[in-house]
Amino acid sequence: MKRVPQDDKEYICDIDLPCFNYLERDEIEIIRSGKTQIAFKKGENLTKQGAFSSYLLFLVKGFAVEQLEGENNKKFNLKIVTPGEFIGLSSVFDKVKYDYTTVALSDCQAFLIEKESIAGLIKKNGGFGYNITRRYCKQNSSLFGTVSALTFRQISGKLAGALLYLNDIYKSYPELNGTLTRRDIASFCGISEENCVRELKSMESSSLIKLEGKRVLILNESSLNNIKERG
Amino acid sequence: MKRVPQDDKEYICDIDLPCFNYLERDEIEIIRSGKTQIAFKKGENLTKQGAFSSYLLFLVKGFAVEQLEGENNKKFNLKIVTPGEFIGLSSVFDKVKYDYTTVALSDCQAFLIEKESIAGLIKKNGGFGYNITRRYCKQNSSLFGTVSALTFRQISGKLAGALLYLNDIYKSYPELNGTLTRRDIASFCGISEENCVRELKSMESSSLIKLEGKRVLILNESSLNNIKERG
DNA sequence: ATTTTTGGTTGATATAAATCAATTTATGAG
DNA sequence: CTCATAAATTGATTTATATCAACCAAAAAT
Repeated sequence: MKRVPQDDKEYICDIDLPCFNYLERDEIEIIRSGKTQIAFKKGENLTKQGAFSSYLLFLVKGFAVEQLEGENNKKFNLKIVTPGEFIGLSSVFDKVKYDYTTVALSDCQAFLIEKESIAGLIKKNGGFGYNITRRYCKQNSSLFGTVSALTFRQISGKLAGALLYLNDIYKSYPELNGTLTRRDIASFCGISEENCVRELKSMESSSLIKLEGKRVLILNESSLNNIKERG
Repeated sequence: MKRVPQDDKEYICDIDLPCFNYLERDEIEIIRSGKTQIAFKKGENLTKQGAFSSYLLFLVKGFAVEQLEGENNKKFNLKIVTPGEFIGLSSVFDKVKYDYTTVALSDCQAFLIEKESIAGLIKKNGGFGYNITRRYCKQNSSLFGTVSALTFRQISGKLAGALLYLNDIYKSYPELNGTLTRRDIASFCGISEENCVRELKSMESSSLIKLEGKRVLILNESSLNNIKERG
Protein backbone atom coordinates (compact mmCIF):
# COMPACT_ATOMS: atom_id res chain seq x y z
CA MET A 1 0.00 0.00 0.00
CA LYS A 2 1.40 3.34 -1.05
CA ARG A 3 1.69 5.94 1.65
CA VAL A 4 1.67 9.56 0.65
CA PRO A 5 2.68 11.84 3.51
CA GLN A 6 1.77 15.41 2.63
CA ASP A 7 0.94 18.60 4.54
CA ASP A 8 2.32 16.80 7.56
CA LYS A 9 -0.51 14.29 7.23
CA GLU A 10 -0.70 10.67 6.33
CA TYR A 11 -3.31 9.53 3.88
CA ILE A 12 -5.15 6.30 4.21
CA CYS A 13 -4.69 5.60 0.52
CA ASP A 14 -3.21 7.32 -2.47
CA ILE A 15 -6.07 9.71 -3.06
CA ASP A 16 -7.12 12.54 -0.80
CA LEU A 17 -10.23 11.55 1.13
CA PRO A 18 -11.82 14.53 2.82
CA CYS A 19 -13.82 12.16 4.96
CA PHE A 20 -10.74 10.95 6.76
CA ASN A 21 -9.26 14.39 7.33
CA TYR A 22 -10.42 14.45 10.90
CA LEU A 23 -8.49 11.36 11.84
CA GLU A 24 -5.29 11.35 13.79
CA ARG A 25 -2.25 9.35 12.74
CA ASP A 26 -2.94 6.44 15.07
CA GLU A 27 -6.57 6.36 14.08
CA ILE A 28 -5.69 6.17 10.42
CA GLU A 29 -3.51 3.25 11.37
CA ILE A 30 -6.52 1.51 12.91
CA ILE A 31 -8.42 1.70 9.67
CA ARG A 32 -5.43 0.95 7.50
CA SER A 33 -4.55 -2.17 9.43
CA GLY A 34 -8.09 -3.49 9.33
CA LYS A 35 -8.80 -2.81 5.71
CA THR A 36 -8.22 -4.57 2.45
CA GLN A 37 -8.44 -3.15 -1.02
CA ILE A 38 -10.64 -5.14 -3.36
CA ALA A 39 -11.35 -4.95 -7.08
CA PHE A 40 -14.86 -5.57 -8.39
CA LYS A 41 -15.64 -6.24 -12.04
CA LYS A 42 -18.56 -4.55 -13.77
CA GLY A 43 -21.79 -6.32 -12.83
CA GLU A 44 -20.44 -7.83 -9.63
CA ASN A 45 -22.12 -7.33 -6.27
CA LEU A 46 -20.37 -5.14 -3.73
CA THR A 47 -23.11 -5.83 -1.21
CA LYS A 48 -26.03 -8.22 -1.37
CA GLN A 49 -29.34 -7.39 0.26
CA GLY A 50 -29.96 -9.76 3.17
CA ALA A 51 -26.36 -11.01 3.38
CA PHE A 52 -24.48 -10.71 6.67
CA SER A 53 -22.70 -7.40 6.92
CA SER A 54 -19.43 -7.69 8.78
CA TYR A 55 -17.75 -4.87 6.93
CA LEU A 56 -18.48 -1.74 5.03
CA LEU A 57 -16.91 -0.53 1.81
CA PHE A 58 -15.36 2.74 0.83
CA LEU A 59 -15.48 3.26 -2.92
CA VAL A 60 -12.20 4.59 -4.29
CA LYS A 61 -12.66 4.16 -8.03
CA GLY A 62 -15.54 3.30 -10.34
CA PHE A 63 -19.31 3.52 -10.01
CA ALA A 64 -21.99 1.36 -8.51
CA VAL A 65 -25.73 1.40 -8.14
CA GLU A 66 -27.46 0.87 -4.81
CA GLN A 67 -30.73 -0.98 -5.20
CA LEU A 68 -33.56 -2.64 -3.31
CA GLU A 69 -34.64 -6.03 -4.52
CA GLY A 70 -38.24 -7.22 -4.57
CA GLU A 71 -40.09 -10.28 -5.75
CA ASN A 72 -39.98 -11.48 -9.36
CA ASN A 73 -36.55 -10.04 -9.99
CA LYS A 74 -37.85 -6.50 -9.55
CA LYS A 75 -35.41 -3.81 -8.55
CA PHE A 76 -35.62 -0.28 -7.31
CA ASN A 77 -32.53 1.86 -7.81
CA LEU A 78 -31.85 4.15 -4.89
CA LYS A 79 -28.71 5.95 -5.98
CA ILE A 80 -25.49 5.85 -7.89
CA VAL A 81 -22.44 5.47 -5.70
CA THR A 82 -19.43 7.52 -6.76
CA PRO A 83 -15.82 7.52 -5.52
CA GLY A 84 -15.44 8.85 -1.99
CA GLU A 85 -18.66 7.31 -0.71
CA PHE A 86 -19.27 4.57 1.83
CA ILE A 87 -21.32 1.52 0.97
CA GLY A 88 -23.10 -0.36 3.70
CA LEU A 89 -22.96 2.47 6.20
CA SER A 90 -26.59 1.92 7.03
CA SER A 91 -25.75 -1.50 8.40
CA VAL A 92 -22.94 -0.47 10.74
CA PHE A 93 -24.93 0.03 13.87
CA ASP A 94 -27.95 -2.08 14.54
CA LYS A 95 -28.22 -4.20 11.43
CA VAL A 96 -26.66 -7.60 10.94
CA LYS A 97 -27.59 -7.73 7.28
CA TYR A 98 -27.23 -5.35 4.37
CA ASP A 99 -30.39 -3.39 3.60
CA TYR A 100 -29.61 -3.21 -0.10
CA THR A 101 -27.69 -4.69 -2.98
CA THR A 102 -24.90 -2.71 -4.61
CA VAL A 103 -23.89 -3.60 -8.15
CA ALA A 104 -20.77 -2.32 -9.92
CA LEU A 105 -21.66 -0.20 -12.97
CA SER A 106 -18.00 -0.26 -14.00
CA ASP A 107 -14.86 -1.92 -12.70
CA CYS A 108 -14.42 -0.72 -9.12
CA GLN A 109 -11.77 -0.39 -6.44
CA ALA A 110 -12.98 -0.34 -2.86
CA PHE A 111 -11.63 -0.54 0.66
CA LEU A 112 -13.15 -3.07 2.93
CA ILE A 113 -13.37 -1.74 6.49
CA GLU A 114 -14.32 -3.78 9.52
CA LYS A 115 -17.50 -2.44 11.07
CA GLU A 116 -15.91 -2.40 14.51
CA SER A 117 -13.14 -0.03 13.42
CA ILE A 118 -15.69 2.55 12.32
CA ALA A 119 -17.89 2.27 15.39
CA GLY A 120 -14.85 2.65 17.61
CA LEU A 121 -13.56 5.64 15.72
CA ILE A 122 -16.87 7.45 15.94
CA LYS A 123 -16.88 7.04 19.70
CA LYS A 124 -13.27 8.11 20.00
CA ASN A 125 -13.16 10.93 17.50
CA GLY A 126 -16.05 13.36 17.42
CA GLY A 127 -14.93 15.14 14.27
CA PHE A 128 -14.86 11.93 12.32
CA GLY A 129 -18.24 10.96 13.73
CA TYR A 130 -19.63 14.31 12.76
CA ASN A 131 -18.57 13.69 9.19
CA ILE A 132 -20.15 10.25 9.11
CA THR A 133 -23.31 11.59 10.68
CA ARG A 134 -23.55 14.22 7.96
CA ARG A 135 -23.51 11.45 5.40
CA TYR A 136 -26.32 9.66 7.17
CA CYS A 137 -28.22 12.89 7.31
CA LYS A 138 -27.89 13.43 3.57
CA GLN A 139 -28.91 9.86 2.85
CA ASN A 140 -31.91 10.35 5.08
CA SER A 141 -33.05 13.48 3.30
CA SER A 142 -32.65 11.81 -0.03
CA LEU A 143 -34.76 8.86 1.17
CA PHE A 144 -37.54 11.21 2.23
CA GLY A 145 -37.48 12.55 -1.32
CA THR A 146 -37.71 9.03 -2.70
CA VAL A 147 -40.65 8.13 -0.49
CA SER A 148 -42.37 11.34 -1.49
CA ALA A 149 -41.84 10.62 -5.18
CA LEU A 150 -43.17 7.09 -4.87
CA THR A 151 -46.23 8.22 -2.93
CA PHE A 152 -47.26 11.41 -4.67
CA ARG A 153 -45.90 11.49 -8.20
CA GLN A 154 -47.04 9.71 -11.28
CA ILE A 155 -44.97 8.45 -14.19
CA SER A 156 -44.01 11.81 -15.70
CA GLY A 157 -43.05 13.25 -12.32
CA LYS A 158 -41.11 10.18 -11.32
CA LEU A 159 -39.19 10.16 -14.57
CA ALA A 160 -38.50 13.89 -14.45
CA GLY A 161 -37.10 13.48 -10.94
CA ALA A 162 -34.90 10.57 -11.94
CA LEU A 163 -33.56 12.34 -15.03
CA LEU A 164 -32.70 15.44 -13.02
CA TYR A 165 -30.98 13.33 -10.37
CA LEU A 166 -28.97 11.47 -12.98
CA ASN A 167 -28.14 14.68 -14.82
CA ASP A 168 -26.65 16.10 -11.63
CA ILE A 169 -24.34 13.13 -11.44
CA TYR A 170 -23.48 13.38 -15.14
CA LYS A 171 -22.30 16.95 -14.51
CA SER A 172 -19.47 15.57 -12.37
CA TYR A 173 -19.08 12.30 -14.27
CA PRO A 174 -20.06 12.80 -17.94
CA GLU A 175 -18.72 9.37 -18.84
CA LEU A 176 -21.66 7.82 -16.98
CA ASN A 177 -24.26 9.23 -19.37
CA GLY A 178 -25.05 6.48 -21.85
CA THR A 179 -24.23 3.59 -19.54
CA LEU A 180 -27.72 3.08 -18.10
CA THR A 181 -30.27 0.97 -19.93
CA ARG A 182 -33.94 1.91 -20.17
CA ARG A 183 -34.58 -0.73 -17.56
CA ASP A 184 -32.04 0.92 -15.25
CA ILE A 185 -33.74 4.28 -15.65
CA ALA A 186 -37.15 2.72 -15.08
CA SER A 187 -35.81 1.19 -11.86
CA PHE A 188 -34.74 4.64 -10.68
CA CYS A 189 -38.35 5.77 -11.15
CA GLY A 190 -40.16 2.72 -9.86
CA ILE A 191 -42.08 2.31 -13.12
CA SER A 192 -42.15 -0.33 -15.85
CA GLU A 193 -39.55 -0.32 -18.60
CA GLU A 194 -42.22 0.06 -21.29
CA ASN A 195 -43.79 3.09 -19.70
CA CYS A 196 -40.35 4.54 -19.15
CA VAL A 197 -39.66 4.33 -22.89
CA ARG A 198 -43.03 5.84 -23.74
CA GLU A 199 -42.55 8.75 -21.36
CA LEU A 200 -38.99 9.37 -22.57
CA LYS A 201 -40.25 9.55 -26.16
CA SER A 202 -43.06 11.84 -25.11
CA MET A 203 -40.61 14.15 -23.34
CA GLU A 204 -38.40 14.14 -26.40
CA SER A 205 -41.27 15.16 -28.64
CA SER A 206 -42.00 18.01 -26.22
CA SER A 207 -38.35 19.11 -26.59
CA LEU A 208 -37.72 18.59 -22.89
CA ILE A 209 -34.95 16.09 -23.54
CA LYS A 210 -32.95 14.64 -26.41
CA LEU A 211 -32.31 10.93 -26.76
CA GLU A 212 -29.06 9.81 -28.40
CA GLY A 213 -29.03 6.06 -28.06
CA LYS A 214 -28.65 5.39 -24.37
CA ARG A 215 -27.58 8.96 -23.68
CA VAL A 216 -30.21 11.34 -22.32
CA LEU A 217 -29.62 15.06 -22.74
CA ILE A 218 -31.71 17.53 -20.79
CA LEU A 219 -32.87 20.46 -22.90
CA ASN A 220 -35.29 22.16 -20.53
CA GLU A 221 -34.32 21.69 -16.92
CA SER A 222 -36.83 24.14 -15.47
CA SER A 223 -39.79 22.51 -17.21
CA LEU A 224 -38.63 19.14 -15.97
CA ASN A 225 -38.45 20.59 -12.49
CA ASN A 226 -42.04 21.73 -12.80
CA ILE A 227 -43.16 18.33 -13.98
CA LYS A 228 -41.29 16.76 -11.11
CA GLU A 229 -43.06 18.96 -8.58
CA ARG A 230 -46.58 18.82 -9.87
CA GLY A 231 -46.97 15.19 -10.83
CA MET B 1 -36.43 23.54 35.63
CA LYS B 2 -36.11 20.74 38.13
CA ARG B 3 -32.66 19.30 38.50
CA VAL B 4 -32.35 15.74 39.69
CA PRO B 5 -28.77 14.86 40.59
CA GLN B 6 -28.46 11.12 40.97
CA ASP B 7 -25.70 8.55 40.68
CA ASP B 8 -23.32 11.50 40.76
CA LYS B 9 -24.89 12.66 37.49
CA GLU B 10 -27.00 15.60 36.49
CA TYR B 11 -30.00 15.04 34.31
CA ILE B 12 -31.04 17.39 31.59
CA CYS B 13 -34.65 17.12 32.68
CA ASP B 14 -36.65 15.27 35.27
CA ILE B 15 -36.78 11.99 33.39
CA ASP B 16 -33.86 9.72 32.69
CA LEU B 17 -32.82 10.08 29.06
CA PRO B 18 -30.43 7.32 28.03
CA CYS B 19 -29.50 9.35 25.01
CA PHE B 20 -27.84 11.99 27.12
CA ASN B 21 -25.96 9.59 29.35
CA TYR B 22 -22.75 10.13 27.46
CA LEU B 23 -22.67 13.82 28.18
CA GLU B 24 -20.42 15.49 30.70
CA ARG B 25 -21.67 18.04 33.22
CA ASP B 26 -20.58 21.07 31.22
CA GLU B 27 -22.02 19.60 28.05
CA ILE B 28 -25.37 19.06 29.66
CA GLU B 29 -25.19 22.70 30.65
CA ILE B 30 -24.74 23.64 27.00
CA ILE B 31 -27.94 21.92 26.03
CA ARG B 32 -29.82 23.00 29.10
CA SER B 33 -28.97 26.66 28.57
CA GLY B 34 -29.99 26.59 24.92
CA LYS B 35 -33.21 24.70 25.31
CA THR B 36 -36.78 25.52 26.15
CA GLN B 37 -39.56 23.20 27.12
CA ILE B 38 -42.70 23.59 25.05
CA ALA B 39 -46.18 22.13 25.30
CA PHE B 40 -48.06 21.17 22.13
CA LYS B 41 -51.77 20.49 22.05
CA LYS B 42 -53.19 17.52 20.17
CA GLY B 43 -53.35 18.33 16.48
CA GLU B 44 -50.69 21.03 16.59
CA ASN B 45 -47.60 20.95 14.39
CA LEU B 46 -44.28 20.26 16.06
CA THR B 47 -42.49 20.69 12.74
CA LYS B 48 -43.83 21.83 9.39
CA GLN B 49 -42.43 20.43 6.15
CA GLY B 50 -40.61 23.17 4.26
CA ALA B 51 -40.36 25.55 7.24
CA PHE B 52 -36.95 26.83 8.33
CA SER B 53 -35.39 24.53 10.84
CA SER B 54 -33.32 26.37 13.40
CA TYR B 55 -33.91 23.88 16.16
CA LEU B 56 -34.72 20.28 16.77
CA LEU B 57 -37.12 18.80 19.29
CA PHE B 58 -36.74 16.09 21.86
CA LEU B 59 -40.07 14.53 22.74
CA VAL B 60 -40.49 14.03 26.48
CA LYS B 61 -44.18 13.22 26.78
CA GLY B 62 -47.00 12.40 24.37
CA PHE B 63 -47.09 11.04 20.84
CA ALA B 64 -46.75 12.53 17.40
CA VAL B 65 -46.88 11.37 13.82
CA GLU B 66 -44.17 12.20 11.31
CA GLN B 67 -45.57 12.68 7.82
CA LEU B 68 -44.71 13.77 4.31
CA GLU B 69 -47.12 16.14 2.64
CA GLY B 70 -48.00 16.02 -1.03
CA GLU B 71 -50.38 17.84 -3.34
CA ASN B 72 -54.13 17.97 -2.73
CA ASN B 73 -53.81 17.61 1.00
CA LYS B 74 -52.39 14.12 0.65
CA LYS B 75 -50.24 12.76 3.44
CA PHE B 76 -47.92 9.84 3.94
CA ASN B 77 -47.28 8.79 7.52
CA LEU B 78 -43.71 7.77 8.12
CA LYS B 79 -43.72 6.87 11.79
CA ILE B 80 -45.11 7.49 15.21
CA VAL B 81 -42.81 9.46 17.47
CA THR B 82 -42.73 8.30 21.07
CA PRO B 83 -41.12 9.84 24.17
CA GLY B 84 -37.33 9.78 24.08
CA GLU B 85 -37.06 10.46 20.36
CA PHE B 86 -35.67 13.42 18.48
CA ILE B 87 -37.77 15.26 15.93
CA GLY B 88 -36.08 17.14 13.12
CA LEU B 89 -32.78 15.33 13.47
CA SER B 90 -32.63 14.87 9.72
CA SER B 91 -32.41 18.61 9.30
CA VAL B 92 -29.54 19.24 11.67
CA PHE B 93 -26.69 19.03 9.23
CA ASP B 94 -27.14 20.11 5.66
CA LYS B 95 -30.82 21.05 5.54
CA VAL B 96 -32.21 24.49 6.18
CA LYS B 97 -35.79 23.27 6.11
CA TYR B 98 -37.65 20.43 7.75
CA ASP B 99 -38.12 17.43 5.51
CA TYR B 100 -41.41 16.49 7.12
CA THR B 101 -44.34 17.64 9.17
CA THR B 102 -44.85 16.32 12.69
CA VAL B 103 -48.33 16.47 14.19
CA ALA B 104 -49.15 15.87 17.85
CA LEU B 105 -51.40 12.81 18.29
CA SER B 106 -51.91 13.78 21.91
CA ASP B 107 -50.85 16.67 24.11
CA CYS B 108 -47.05 16.73 24.05
CA GLN B 109 -44.12 18.07 26.01
CA ALA B 110 -40.90 18.63 24.08
CA PHE B 111 -37.53 20.26 24.48
CA LEU B 112 -36.46 22.66 21.86
CA ILE B 113 -32.72 22.41 21.21
CA GLU B 114 -30.70 24.77 19.06
CA LYS B 115 -29.20 22.95 16.12
CA GLU B 116 -25.77 24.40 16.82
CA SER B 117 -25.64 22.88 20.30
CA ILE B 118 -26.12 19.41 18.89
CA ALA B 119 -23.63 19.78 16.05
CA GLY B 120 -21.03 21.08 18.48
CA LEU B 121 -21.64 18.29 20.95
CA ILE B 122 -21.26 15.61 18.31
CA LYS B 123 -17.89 17.01 17.32
CA LYS B 124 -16.78 17.34 20.94
CA ASN B 125 -18.18 14.15 22.40
CA GLY B 126 -17.79 10.99 20.38
CA GLY B 127 -19.98 8.87 22.63
CA PHE B 128 -22.88 11.23 22.26
CA GLY B 129 -22.31 11.38 18.51
CA TYR B 130 -22.26 7.61 18.36
CA ASN B 131 -25.67 7.53 19.99
CA ILE B 132 -27.09 10.08 17.58
CA THR B 133 -25.61 8.23 14.62
CA ARG B 134 -27.27 5.05 15.78
CA ARG B 135 -30.60 6.83 15.62
CA TYR B 136 -29.90 8.00 12.09
CA CYS B 137 -28.92 4.49 11.18
CA LYS B 138 -32.21 3.09 12.48
CA GLN B 139 -34.21 5.75 10.72
CA ASN B 140 -32.34 4.94 7.54
CA SER B 141 -33.10 1.24 7.73
CA SER B 142 -36.72 1.95 8.38
CA LEU B 143 -36.86 4.24 5.35
CA PHE B 144 -35.43 1.48 3.16
CA GLY B 145 -38.29 -0.67 4.36
CA THR B 146 -40.78 2.04 3.50
CA VAL B 147 -39.39 2.48 -0.01
CA SER B 148 -39.47 -1.26 -0.49
CA ALA B 149 -43.10 -1.44 0.62
CA LEU B 150 -44.16 1.38 -1.67
CA THR B 151 -42.35 -0.12 -4.64
CA PHE B 152 -43.03 -3.82 -4.34
CA ARG B 153 -46.15 -4.40 -2.24
CA GLN B 154 -49.77 -4.01 -3.11
CA ILE B 155 -52.66 -3.02 -0.86
CA SER B 156 -52.80 -6.15 1.27
CA GLY B 157 -49.04 -6.20 1.80
CA LYS B 158 -48.89 -2.50 2.56
CA LEU B 159 -51.68 -2.75 5.09
CA ALA B 160 -50.22 -5.87 6.72
CA GLY B 161 -46.91 -4.05 7.11
CA ALA B 162 -48.53 -0.99 8.61
CA LEU B 163 -50.65 -3.01 11.04
CA LEU B 164 -47.63 -4.95 12.23
CA TYR B 165 -45.64 -1.76 12.68
CA LEU B 166 -48.44 -0.15 14.65
CA ASN B 167 -48.95 -3.28 16.70
CA ASP B 168 -45.33 -3.18 17.76
CA ILE B 169 -45.85 0.32 19.07
CA TYR B 170 -49.11 -0.66 20.78
CA LYS B 171 -47.16 -3.30 22.71
CA SER B 172 -45.27 -0.52 24.49
CA TYR B 173 -48.09 2.01 24.42
CA PRO B 174 -51.47 0.20 24.46
CA GLU B 175 -53.28 3.50 24.98
CA LEU B 176 -52.45 4.44 21.39
CA ASN B 177 -54.54 1.65 19.89
CA GLY B 178 -57.88 3.18 18.96
CA THR B 179 -56.58 6.69 18.41
CA LEU B 180 -55.86 6.40 14.69
CA THR B 181 -58.60 6.96 12.14
CA ARG B 182 -58.99 4.85 9.03
CA ARG B 183 -57.53 7.74 7.12
CA ASP B 184 -54.48 7.74 9.41
CA ILE B 185 -53.95 4.04 8.82
CA ALA B 186 -54.39 4.48 5.08
CA SER B 187 -51.71 7.20 5.19
CA PHE B 188 -49.34 4.76 6.85
CA CYS B 189 -49.86 2.43 3.90
CA GLY B 190 -49.89 4.94 1.08
CA ILE B 191 -53.32 3.77 -0.09
CA SER B 192 -56.77 5.37 -0.25
CA GLU B 193 -59.00 5.46 2.80
CA GLU B 194 -61.73 3.49 1.02
CA ASN B 195 -59.42 0.68 0.01
CA CYS B 196 -57.98 0.65 3.50
CA VAL B 197 -61.46 0.03 4.94
CA ARG B 198 -62.19 -2.67 2.38
CA GLU B 199 -58.92 -4.48 3.09
CA LEU B 200 -59.41 -4.21 6.86
CA LYS B 201 -62.86 -5.79 6.52
CA SER B 202 -61.45 -8.48 4.29
CA MET B 203 -58.72 -9.27 6.81
CA GLU B 204 -61.28 -9.38 9.57
CA SER B 205 -63.41 -11.87 7.66
CA SER B 206 -60.28 -14.01 7.20
CA SER B 207 -59.79 -13.90 10.98
CA LEU B 208 -56.44 -12.21 10.62
CA ILE B 209 -57.53 -9.23 12.68
CA LYS B 210 -60.43 -8.07 14.79
CA LEU B 211 -61.91 -4.59 14.48
CA GLU B 212 -63.40 -2.99 17.59
CA GLY B 213 -64.32 0.51 16.54
CA LYS B 214 -61.06 2.26 15.88
CA ARG B 215 -59.08 -0.42 17.68
CA VAL B 216 -57.35 -3.04 15.56
CA LEU B 217 -56.42 -6.33 17.20
CA ILE B 218 -54.04 -8.69 15.48
CA LEU B 219 -55.17 -12.30 15.67
CA ASN B 220 -52.71 -13.98 13.32
CA GLU B 221 -49.38 -12.25 13.31
CA SER B 222 -47.52 -14.86 11.29
CA SER B 223 -50.09 -14.84 8.48
CA LEU B 224 -49.90 -11.06 8.37
CA ASN B 225 -46.15 -11.37 8.14
CA ASN B 226 -46.52 -13.67 5.17
CA ILE B 227 -48.91 -11.29 3.45
CA LYS B 228 -46.50 -8.45 4.12
CA GLU B 229 -43.64 -10.32 2.50
CA ARG B 230 -45.32 -11.71 -0.57
CA GLY B 231 -47.49 -8.80 -1.71
C1' DA C 1 -82.02 17.09 22.87
C1' DT C 2 -81.26 18.26 18.32
C1' DT C 3 -78.36 19.58 14.79
C1' DT C 4 -73.94 19.57 12.56
C1' DT C 5 -69.80 17.64 11.59
C1' DT C 6 -66.63 14.04 11.30
C1' DG C 7 -65.49 9.39 10.45
C1' DG C 8 -66.77 4.98 8.45
C1' DT C 9 -68.67 2.02 4.91
C1' DT C 10 -70.20 0.24 0.39
C1' DG C 11 -70.89 -0.10 -4.49
C1' DA C 12 -70.10 1.77 -9.14
C1' DT C 13 -66.98 3.97 -12.26
C1' DA C 14 -62.72 5.90 -14.06
C1' DT C 15 -57.89 5.77 -14.77
C1' DA C 16 -53.06 5.19 -14.33
C1' DA C 17 -49.98 1.97 -15.02
C1' DA C 18 -48.51 -2.94 -15.49
C1' DT C 19 -48.47 -6.70 -18.32
C1' DC C 20 -48.52 -9.17 -22.57
C1' DA C 21 -47.22 -9.79 -27.25
C1' DA C 22 -44.90 -8.81 -31.27
C1' DT C 23 -41.24 -6.39 -33.84
C1' DT C 24 -37.06 -3.91 -34.47
C1' DT C 25 -32.56 -2.57 -33.33
C1' DA C 26 -28.26 -3.08 -31.13
C1' DT C 27 -24.67 -5.75 -29.02
C1' DG C 28 -21.64 -9.46 -28.19
C1' DA C 29 -19.87 -14.22 -28.92
C1' DG C 30 -17.91 -17.68 -31.72
C1' DC D 1 -19.13 -12.01 -40.62
C1' DT D 2 -22.98 -14.37 -38.91
C1' DC D 3 -25.70 -15.90 -35.43
C1' DA D 4 -27.51 -15.42 -30.87
C1' DT D 5 -28.79 -12.72 -27.29
C1' DA D 6 -30.07 -8.55 -25.07
C1' DA D 7 -32.23 -4.03 -25.32
C1' DA D 8 -35.55 -0.92 -27.17
C1' DT D 9 -39.90 0.05 -29.00
C1' DT D 10 -44.95 0.05 -30.01
C1' DG D 11 -49.71 -1.26 -29.63
C1' DA D 12 -53.40 -3.91 -27.31
C1' DT D 13 -55.18 -5.63 -23.07
C1' DT D 14 -55.65 -6.32 -18.23
C1' DT D 15 -55.48 -5.06 -13.57
C1' DA D 16 -54.90 -2.74 -9.41
C1' DT D 17 -56.23 1.08 -7.29
C1' DA D 18 -58.09 5.77 -6.94
C1' DT D 19 -61.99 8.41 -7.29
C1' DC D 20 -66.81 9.44 -7.04
C1' DA D 21 -71.21 9.23 -4.86
C1' DA D 22 -74.31 8.00 -1.54
C1' DC D 23 -75.43 6.61 2.95
C1' DC D 24 -74.91 5.47 7.85
C1' DA D 25 -73.02 5.83 12.52
C1' DA D 26 -70.73 8.26 15.97
C1' DA D 27 -69.12 12.27 18.10
C1' DA D 28 -69.20 17.10 18.91
C1' DA D 29 -71.34 21.39 19.05
C1' DT D 30 -75.20 24.37 19.76
